[in-house]
Amino acid sequence: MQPRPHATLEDVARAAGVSLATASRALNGTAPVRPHLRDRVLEAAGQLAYTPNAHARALAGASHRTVGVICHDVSDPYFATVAGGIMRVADDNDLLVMLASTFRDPERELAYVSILRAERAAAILLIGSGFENPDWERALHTELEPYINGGGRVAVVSRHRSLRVDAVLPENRAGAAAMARALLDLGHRRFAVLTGPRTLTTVADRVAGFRDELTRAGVPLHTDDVVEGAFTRDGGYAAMTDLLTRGLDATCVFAVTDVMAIGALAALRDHGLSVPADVSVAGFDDIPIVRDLTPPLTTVALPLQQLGERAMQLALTENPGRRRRIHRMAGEVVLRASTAKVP
Amino acid sequence: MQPRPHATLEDVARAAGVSLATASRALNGTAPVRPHLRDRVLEAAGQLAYTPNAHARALAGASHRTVGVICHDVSDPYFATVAGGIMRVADDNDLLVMLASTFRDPERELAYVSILRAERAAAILLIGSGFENPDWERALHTELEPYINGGGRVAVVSRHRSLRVDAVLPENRAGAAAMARALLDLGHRRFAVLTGPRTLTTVADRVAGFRDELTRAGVPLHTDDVVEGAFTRDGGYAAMTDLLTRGLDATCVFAVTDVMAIGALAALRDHGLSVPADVSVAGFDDIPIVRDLTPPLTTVALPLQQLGERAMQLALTENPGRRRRIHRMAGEVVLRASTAKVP
DNA sequence: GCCCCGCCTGAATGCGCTTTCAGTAAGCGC
DNA sequence: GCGCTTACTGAAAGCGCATTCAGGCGGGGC
Repeated sequence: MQPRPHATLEDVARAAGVSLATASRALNGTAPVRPHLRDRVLEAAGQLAYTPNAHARALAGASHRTVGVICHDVSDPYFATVAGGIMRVADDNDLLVMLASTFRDPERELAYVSILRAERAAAILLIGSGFENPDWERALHTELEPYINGGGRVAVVSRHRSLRVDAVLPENRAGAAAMARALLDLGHRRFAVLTGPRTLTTVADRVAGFRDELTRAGVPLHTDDVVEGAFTRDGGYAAMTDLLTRGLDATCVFAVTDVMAIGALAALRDHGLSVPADVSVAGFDDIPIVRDLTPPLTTVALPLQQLGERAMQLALTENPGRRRRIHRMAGEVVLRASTAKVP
Repeated sequence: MQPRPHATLEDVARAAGVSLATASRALNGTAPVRPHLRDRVLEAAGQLAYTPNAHARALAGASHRTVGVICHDVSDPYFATVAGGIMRVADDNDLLVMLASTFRDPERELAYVSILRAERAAAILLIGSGFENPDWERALHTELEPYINGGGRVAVVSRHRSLRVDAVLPENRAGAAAMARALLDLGHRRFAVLTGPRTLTTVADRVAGFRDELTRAGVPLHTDDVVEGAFTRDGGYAAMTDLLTRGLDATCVFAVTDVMAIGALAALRDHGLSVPADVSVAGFDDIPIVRDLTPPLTTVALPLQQLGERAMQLALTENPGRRRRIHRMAGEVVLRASTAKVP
């Protein structure tokens, strides 16, 4: 058999001996078609393995059942879990979800938004902090604006600055403050903080919340005690190692992210320190895996799944006035075995 | 400002005072355009926040720079890591990657393939075992066939039965056998196996490889010692718990997947058993996190990233004869602290 | 000075589909 | 039996873009 390209609606119509219009209607059920004709069309379509060309269809006005989710890195459990929530709701609404990773490259983010927009996806969801550079955010905005005006839905999760769209925001600042309080209550007075890139608003908020609470308690946090690393397990490992080689004098390490905390735990173990006997470690997010670590990680539990669900719901809900709807979600400190009282 | 739909090429052309054709050429650089005209077009495009309509463009013949990756669950580190490899190579080739999770639902898989096909994606990659039901596989095949004939590229990772497309296959059987040998060498003679759904070829192969090697060594593996659970952390936890409540008499537990092994580790801990002092535990895949567990997990290390890279390369490489190209990749036993010698 | 050639530009065509719009045949009331 | 409604069906018009085909214009060769 000759390799032949996709069958078109015209092929189907011809095979069934009807017009294009009738074939289209029979296939989509958009208008009544006499049964025997409809059967012939369906039969022919099956025979030819016909799949409508989504491009032609979209071009002709039909709307898409696809929503695009753009995040920094799908393999990061934080994003994966949020995405899970999105998918749950999307599924209930008979929507298909496609994920993309930007690896924190603004250009790539723009590229994905652009193709999603070009494909006229039903909705575009952005997860994760935006970029410091106002130019990028502006570019993103101009990309999104016509999309929204054209009927596209947009929502973001934990990204606030500059984008005027519906948002679900975890209360990073309050969560970090609560964690600080909990750690103070355990008797800790000397802290170290492992952060990701400061340019990410999420990071900035968490550090600020943590620092503010310490300040309020009269406990200092020197700049030397705040180490920046990549927003990954290895970043946490490197930052912790850095701290250790410089001589760690803290009794407690707060990582702004569970993923980084995992790296920190590994670094401490490799240095022969035991947690929490020698040092306490706390994280943020409560990604699923941290319960299975030894010791299980103390962290600020964010309802990650719900973050995604809410965002999807927001995007799906009609918003006639186009007012910006913001949904804040609190985190909760969960004390586990990685932190202990200071004797 | 009136909410107005997307600007079209015609709008740009009019604003720039040139013809459609010229605007198109200026924007795409497909043909020389006099500098001052080109500048006017670019200027107008910027002004109007013009984004070409991907559908119209694709319909008019331009090919897409998108590849679709379909797997069981993106939040599973196995798939996430393979996907990472795919993205690396895709990026080198200036391709954008979109991920989708089927959650092991054949219908959903079909739906994703269908929209990817409809969107005329440059390539479709399937990661993970297929389904037992030959009807589904056949349906998938009829969906894929015209796509391939129409110039689409398809490759699969660790999925072999029935799909006649390029494939990258980890040597599950040999890997499991090697693991059995290693565990036998440690002196173990009584084993338990935690498996996922047997209908998945990956699972079947790993169990078979493990069993064969034991048989060869004259060590029995009773059906009672093989417990099936969901292919997740919780599935591993449940299966292990089941085993424990029934009275575990094995000295070593082999989980067909690291993810399940993590669950098993948790169940053992919750039962007050210590690893490897009381029981040894081994997994399969070597997903990144297992190095950070306590104890670090003994496992069969698969080059997960490379699995993805190879698949993407395969899909990208011309294949004039349309012969099925199969690339097998071996795993390697990595002994870590979760397994110990039997005294 | 004329012709030919090359370089750009614009008009027009078609990609595959949905959707009017107009038309035909059947069905109904009288 | 005629006119009118009802119920489908088919022809045709785009959707937004890339691209082919014909020019138009200027420059170089003779």
